[in-house]
Amino acid sequence: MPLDLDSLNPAQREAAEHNDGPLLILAGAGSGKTRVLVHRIARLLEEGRARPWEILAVTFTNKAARELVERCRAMVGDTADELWVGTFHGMGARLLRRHCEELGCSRSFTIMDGDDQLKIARDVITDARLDPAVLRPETLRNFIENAKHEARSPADEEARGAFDDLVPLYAAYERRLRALDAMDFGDLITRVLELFRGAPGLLERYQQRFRYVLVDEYQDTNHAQYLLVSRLAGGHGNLCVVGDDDQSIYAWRGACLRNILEFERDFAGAEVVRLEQNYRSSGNIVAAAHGVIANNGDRKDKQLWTDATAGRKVHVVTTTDERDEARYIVAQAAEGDPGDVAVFYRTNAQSRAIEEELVRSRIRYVIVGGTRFYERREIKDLVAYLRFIANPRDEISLARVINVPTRGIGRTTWERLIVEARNRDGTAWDLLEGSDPLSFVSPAPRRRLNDFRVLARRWLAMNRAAVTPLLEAILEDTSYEDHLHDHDGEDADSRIENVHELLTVSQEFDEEYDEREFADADDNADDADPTRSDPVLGALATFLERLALNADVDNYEEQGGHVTLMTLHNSKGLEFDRVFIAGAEEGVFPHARSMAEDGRGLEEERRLCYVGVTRARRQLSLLHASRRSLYGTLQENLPSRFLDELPAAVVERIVTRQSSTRGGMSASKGAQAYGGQGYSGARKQNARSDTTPAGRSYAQQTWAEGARVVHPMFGAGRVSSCSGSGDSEKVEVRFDQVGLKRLVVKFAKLEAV
DNA sequence: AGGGAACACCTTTTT
DNA sequence: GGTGTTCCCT
Repeated sequence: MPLDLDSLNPAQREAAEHNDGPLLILAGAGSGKTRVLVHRIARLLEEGRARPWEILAVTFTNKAARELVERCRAMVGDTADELWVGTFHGMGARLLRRHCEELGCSRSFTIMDGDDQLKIARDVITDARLDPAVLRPETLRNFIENAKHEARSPADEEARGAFDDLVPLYAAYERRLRALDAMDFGDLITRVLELFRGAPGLLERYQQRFRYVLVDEYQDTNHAQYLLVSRLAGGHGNLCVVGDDDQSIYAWRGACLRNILEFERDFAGAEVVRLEQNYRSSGNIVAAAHGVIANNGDRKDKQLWTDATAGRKVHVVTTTDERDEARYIVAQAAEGDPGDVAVFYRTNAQSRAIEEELVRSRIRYVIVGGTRFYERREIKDLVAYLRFIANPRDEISLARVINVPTRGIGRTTWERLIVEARNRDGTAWDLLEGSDPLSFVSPAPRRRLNDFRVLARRWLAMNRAAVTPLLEAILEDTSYEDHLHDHDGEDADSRIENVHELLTVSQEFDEEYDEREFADADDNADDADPTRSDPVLGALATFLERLALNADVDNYEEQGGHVTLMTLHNSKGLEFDRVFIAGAEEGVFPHARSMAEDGRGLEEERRLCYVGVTRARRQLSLLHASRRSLYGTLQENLPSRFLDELPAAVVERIVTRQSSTRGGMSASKGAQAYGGQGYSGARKQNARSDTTPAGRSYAQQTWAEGARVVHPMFGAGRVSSCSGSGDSEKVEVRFDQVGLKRLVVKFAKLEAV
């Protein structure tokens, strides 16, 4: 697509033609803000106002960054690769690695995730001889995170005089991070601020270099990020921020709505452009979105509108329970192209019922977020090995792997090692790396520590130019797959599969990294400017950084034929032809925890609803169930108040009807049957084979060899053998997708086909 | 030192 | 309902 300002509407064009000075673009959902950003960047380049590396664009996700670069490339060609585009955290990490010597950390510092932070918080609490049951690690972590969102150091907190008991622990936590050569997420911003504070000359050079600064999703920036942007754009004031206060959904992560509401005050002479025309959704959907968000008080004055025709009405669907809800959604999804469909929910736990129904109906799906690949135990183990090798002072990772697989280094040995290390003012590896005789433990554990030391040295000496060989060495030296096999019985297969998946990821990375190094070589060679050249980071450190800063949405690509499932939070920035929002019930959405004292939590839930609604292009359904079992208890929830806020004129109400005698289902509107079949026979048998009050079953065998069955997770299969009866009845089923599984009938929700 | 069972806890959203 | 933690037994 060529640069063509005539293709923009007047407001879009005004924003794209803005040159110097602060600019606030209030961009409603679906109003073409990315188009505007891309046009503006392309124009600045084509008119020679900036060279690509003089433009800094900060996005909310890596995926958004990639898309921005892609679309710029379509207009200006490969020079787009020289733009600085990334997330706040990615930019922070890049700057910190560049200037680590000023900060007293190493270039290969570790990035700690939320879990790691919690472990460190816990250590700090116990080191202070406090009881983690009384002062919960979460409390300390949240305190520290909040402080960092606000860019407050322990000294600042002390000066404020708040939380006297937590401040020294915050200080101890900071010391600990330094000792481990580690940064947490907050540090990736606050330590850049620190860097600039300590080196005004350096800040000045970056101000000169980044002649134009752009920030997307500005409504979701926190105070520290605001400070960073203010510093960077401080000289020239060429700061363009894009945002929508109605889509601010991350207050709990420190996002500060104030940043966007007060932009004009913060940056004098700011021009403000409102993009209010929606190009995404049908008229009824836009009207629904407006009906909801108009109930919020604290917002900039603007109204989304559209030229589009009204389209279908917005469906509000009442179902009996969450399974009924799932059945309705899946039946609807199956009617068209499932690839056009997205299902959103408030909490990850809600995905389960929908997934089960999708599996049963053999509709493929992708799930964004939830229990992520990198949170699986086996993956965390292997990544911990890699992290330890990249930074042997990362004691959190060392603690995780030193006895996995079991190699006789138990709690006692580890604790002695730590005590001794602290006595000598170092970390565990500081003690192990030399030739210390380890006389603080008895001969047997000493030998085991020595064995580990030898193993670790071998890995540390390996070339870090590629990740895969390293991973393979670890797997081999530790017999890790055998360990999974012995230790995880039933789950071993899927865990081993995940290990192989990690190897695939590392292989892909290695190939790409190789090419990139090659491409970068001449770019950096002729440039002595420290604001331009990145230090060469080994493949390993780059790989780990990418894992740490990678969000699940970053990997999400539309897959033909697959229904997409995700939380409402993850849906921001995406769009789909047909959207289903499940669980529109008081207590679920809005979530019970958001409805505390002030109305601010509720207003954020409403914005979340607005985000979800505005993702839909053609069709939108909101569902609520009369009863729902959640967290193991049965709840009866009222329909969400947000449903009442939808303008009646755009809504069509649908109530599913469940025949109590046959278990067959239909919807009251137009008698659409949606999959009641296949749901009676087997299930009733199971119901009848219920246990007596004494807990003993009196049923005969439920299944016969050769029966075709469907399992909620494994899909379809055929019973190959049966044994036992009643509670202990077991079957072997050969599933079409996942092969042979042994199942206890009582627990495996098998159904006849 | 290691494994398993009982226990408690907690259930929002995630860079 | 699940997970993580602790404690107790071997």
